[in-house]
Amino acid sequence: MRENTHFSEKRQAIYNFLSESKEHPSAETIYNALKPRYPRLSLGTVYRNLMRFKQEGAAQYLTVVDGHERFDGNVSEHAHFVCDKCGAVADLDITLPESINRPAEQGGYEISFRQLFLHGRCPVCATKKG
Amino acid sequence: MRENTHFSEKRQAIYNFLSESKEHPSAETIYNALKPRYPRLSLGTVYRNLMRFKQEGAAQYLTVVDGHERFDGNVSEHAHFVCDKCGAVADLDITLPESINRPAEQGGYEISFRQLFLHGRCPVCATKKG
DNA sequence: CCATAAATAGAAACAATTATTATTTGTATT
DNA sequence: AATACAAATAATAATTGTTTCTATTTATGG
Repeated sequence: MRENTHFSEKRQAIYNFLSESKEHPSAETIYNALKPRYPRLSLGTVYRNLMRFKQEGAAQYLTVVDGHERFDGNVSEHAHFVCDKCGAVADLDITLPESINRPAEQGGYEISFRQLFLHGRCPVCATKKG
Repeated sequence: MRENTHFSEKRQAIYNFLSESKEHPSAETIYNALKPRYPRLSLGTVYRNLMRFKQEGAAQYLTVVDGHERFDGNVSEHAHFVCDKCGAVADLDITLPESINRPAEQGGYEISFRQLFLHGRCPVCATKKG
């Protein structure tokens, strides 16, 4: 829910879905989820608005996981678990210490944000064989 | 340099280039680099061999950075700096403590590998405006 | 040599994303 | 309410990175 810029109904719907979702949806996932309620929604609109949210920065950032971009409405720094079998992405409550920035900063790098990915099997896939 | 499986000349060249490169090249970068020496090299061959290296596991893993897959011949765990302006990827000598795995492991996740990305501006881009 | 298998080149197919264009919707002004 | 103008959208086409396919080439072993 925001006020400053004029949010069209669809833009608002995309924003809401992203904010409320915990599944780090791809553009297509969002599109499929909203299509029933907004039959005239187009995939291009979803992409356009996600890119806009991303550029507005404060809103959310993206991560490329399994070939598609996945979006995250949670702006605070947090780690992600990526299941390499089913592709699910889950939030993890891991806080990285500031100190890990040191080597990079001393090398002249300017750090804007950090991403930690743990890869492996999610609890569901861990029990299955293969 | 490996011996167990039969390495064709081109496969060996791709493997060598990847091992010796510090730039985390994409398939296309490798293709362009080797093309002069192997004029009949095809991009498909580069992709096929990179996938094979990846599946053989021990060889190397990949990271998706800016829409392309980037490959890394360094198998040991290390962090990456990604310049969001020029797309360069650099290795960082950061070691993550084992303890960060705890929350995920206790949640039933099986961790196979970890990736830490620091995003921002590389030393070259940091001095430029924009 | 010859037979068989593996690796490749080149082209076509594919999938995710981005760009384009015409149309629709919204807003402000009178 | 009618008009003009700007922003947002739908639908489609175009692009880009990657994968698949088939015929050809190269390697290997008898």
